[in-house]
Amino acid sequence: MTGRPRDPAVDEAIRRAAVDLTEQHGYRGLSMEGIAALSGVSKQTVYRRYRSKGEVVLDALAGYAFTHLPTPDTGSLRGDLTALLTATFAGQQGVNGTLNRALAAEAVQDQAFAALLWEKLIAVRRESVRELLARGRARGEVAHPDDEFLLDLVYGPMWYRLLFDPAALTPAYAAELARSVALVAAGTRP
Amino acid sequence: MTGRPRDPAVDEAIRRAAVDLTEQHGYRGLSMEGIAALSGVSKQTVYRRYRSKGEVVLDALAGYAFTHLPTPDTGSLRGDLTALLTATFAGQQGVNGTLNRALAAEAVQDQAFAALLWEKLIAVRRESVRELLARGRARGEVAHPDDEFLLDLVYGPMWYRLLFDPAALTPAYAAELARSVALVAAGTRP
Amino acid sequence: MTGRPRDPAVDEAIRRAAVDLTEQHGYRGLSMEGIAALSGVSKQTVYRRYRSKGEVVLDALAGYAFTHLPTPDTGSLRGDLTALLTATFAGQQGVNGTLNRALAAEAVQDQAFAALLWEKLIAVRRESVRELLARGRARGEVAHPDDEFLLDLVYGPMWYRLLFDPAALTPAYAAELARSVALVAAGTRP
Amino acid sequence: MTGRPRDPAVDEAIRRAAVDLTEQHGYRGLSMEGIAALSGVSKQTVYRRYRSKGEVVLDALAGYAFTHLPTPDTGSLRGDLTALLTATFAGQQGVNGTLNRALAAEAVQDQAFAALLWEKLIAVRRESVRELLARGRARGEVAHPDDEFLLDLVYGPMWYRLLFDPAALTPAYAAELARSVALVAAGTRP
DNA sequence: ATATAATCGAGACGGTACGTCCCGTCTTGCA
DNA sequence: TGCAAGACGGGACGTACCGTCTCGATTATAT
Repeated sequence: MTGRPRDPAVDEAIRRAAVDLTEQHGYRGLSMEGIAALSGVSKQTVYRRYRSKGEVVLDALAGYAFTHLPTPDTGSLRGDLTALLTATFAGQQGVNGTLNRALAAEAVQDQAFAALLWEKLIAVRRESVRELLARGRARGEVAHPDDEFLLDLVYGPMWYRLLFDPAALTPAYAAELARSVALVAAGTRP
Repeated sequence: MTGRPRDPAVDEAIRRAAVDLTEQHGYRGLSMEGIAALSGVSKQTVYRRYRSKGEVVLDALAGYAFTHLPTPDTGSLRGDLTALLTATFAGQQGVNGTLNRALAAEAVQDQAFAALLWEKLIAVRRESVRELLARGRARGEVAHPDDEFLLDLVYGPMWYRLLFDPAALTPAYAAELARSVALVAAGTRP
Repeated sequence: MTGRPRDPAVDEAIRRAAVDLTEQHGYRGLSMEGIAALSGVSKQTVYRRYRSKGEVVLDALAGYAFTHLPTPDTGSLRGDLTALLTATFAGQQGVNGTLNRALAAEAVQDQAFAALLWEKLIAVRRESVRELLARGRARGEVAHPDDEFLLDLVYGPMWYRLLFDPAALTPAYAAELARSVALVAAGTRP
Repeated sequence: MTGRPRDPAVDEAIRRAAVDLTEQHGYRGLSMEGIAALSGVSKQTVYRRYRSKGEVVLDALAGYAFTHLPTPDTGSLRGDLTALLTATFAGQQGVNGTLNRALAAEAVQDQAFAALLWEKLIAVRRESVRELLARGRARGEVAHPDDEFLLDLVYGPMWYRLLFDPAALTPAYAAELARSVALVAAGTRP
């Protein structure tokens, strides 16, 4: 009934191969076939764990960073946001950016995967900011009643630029975005 | 030097087939092969015009709407933005939304295509809003010096939701977004 | 190291389809695509076994007849040759003739394939006649020292007519050819 | 009624291109498309003159050699045949051999082309040998009643080796073949 | 001199096959 | 049961030629 247990080294090899291949040939050039070949694993073994290359990448990325982003208390919402966004933007350069965009591509065409992505990655990031907003609200800096909208204002421009011009995600951009969000948060809904 | 001229009816048939197939089977189910088959055209003929299904869809979409979006003068930046965004969001439902998301997916994985998309579609939309901002600036409603940032604030949340949750793009969302952008525009960069 | 073994039924289906298609549409109308389609097999599976339609046909033909042609001992070289050539010529009518000519056409344009054809088919047939010659030599009927030349004399005219006028390969032609070869074999090289 | 006359330079360019391409890439690599491209002529212009690449090559070859092969009177059939075959075999090396084999490949799969080839090339060569036989018959060297069969005996082995092993067509081979044919020609049909 | 008519280059067009890649599933034998 | 190996049906890829077609520009003869 129990049989031979799954080899954890195999899990690691698969994720590793997926990341490496994406780095070298882009997400376009990534395939289940290629992952199996590079990791020295049979296709069956890959399919036993993941249903698509998207899931592999998502798993690889979820175990990486972003889960433990800094949410330092700088004393002001604007300061907190600036710190968080600067760190987040920095984390979107290089392979991480490529992988993130790849996941977006996948989500856009697959409702089920979108839900998975939201839960595993997007929601986690939103939660971080939600904490900042709560803290700001306690301080009296946040009058705007709709957290969800404010979160969109934070992450919308990031994804927009991540899609079309990742290099634009500079510390200066982070600062300006933080300032704007803080401004909107301070206002009330009319 | 001259040669037989390209048949415009063929152009039309190709774009038509691409849109129809996407509508029926999703962008996933769209293929150069399928486009050729449905339009009654040889593959070669499709490849003569477009290098990928993404380019077909982009061309089909670029010739559609959005190029002549309404930019009515309501007397205030907030009003103008509300009108434009409401119309834009409405245009993102149904096939148009699917096609737009497909283009995003494509751009995300292909830098060259991203540039093409920006030029043919994104830039055009940004231009519309830039006009609104100029008008607002003339009225004294815009103190923020960076148009580009304000444009990101307008379109960022739209793409964010377009990627992960298209249904959220309601008229109410448009109104709230317009209000926030107008608020930020009114402020100066410190 | 092992992997799933190849299905022998697939081998059979492929060869079968190749022969059937050639019979119906000629070798011109035969294609790897068509073979795959008719045999209900994927193209990949065909290509896994054969590199060209020529190889398929060759394999189909090699497994057929000719490998075990009759070499009855009639008591004389001339009689033996007559029997063998009559049977061989008879086997060259219908599909077999078409397939044989097709192989010739292929060999003519591809040195590597020519070598393969020689090894799998031509050499086998030559071996049959070589046995006849050896028998004749034992009987004192063969004085000519060069077996290879005599073999060319036997099969040369057959291929010549097979190429340009297959209908000429009658029993009478076989008898006359046998007589001539026996005559040359009896003489010595001066 | 008359219109613009065909440019003879174009004819020449087409044949030239066909021969060059076959020499470089083999008959396999020859195509109507390629001929047009290399000769700097439109496809239409090629098709106006020839229906297939086979016809181009045939025309190119027919205008070359073989039409005026030497038929010197050496005083004996065996001598005459040796001279003719030695010259013929020599002419089958290099490009000429390739082109000849190409024509055979074409003929084998196209009855109409086979007839054309026979008429334009094969029959001419047979006629040369027929003259030799007539001369021998006058001298009393030929008792065999069937010229056609003797011709097959002459050219059969040549084509056989041309197909499978062109290098075998040496002067020694020519001499041995001439000797054998002369021997058979001297005998009577029983 | 001016139709008339065929030739020529360029290149679009519907079509067929090519040979390759990857999909997701399966079968085998070993651990 | 996990796992490497690899066969399998399926579908799309992008390319090469096929033979036909439509252009505009020439070059002849026949009015």
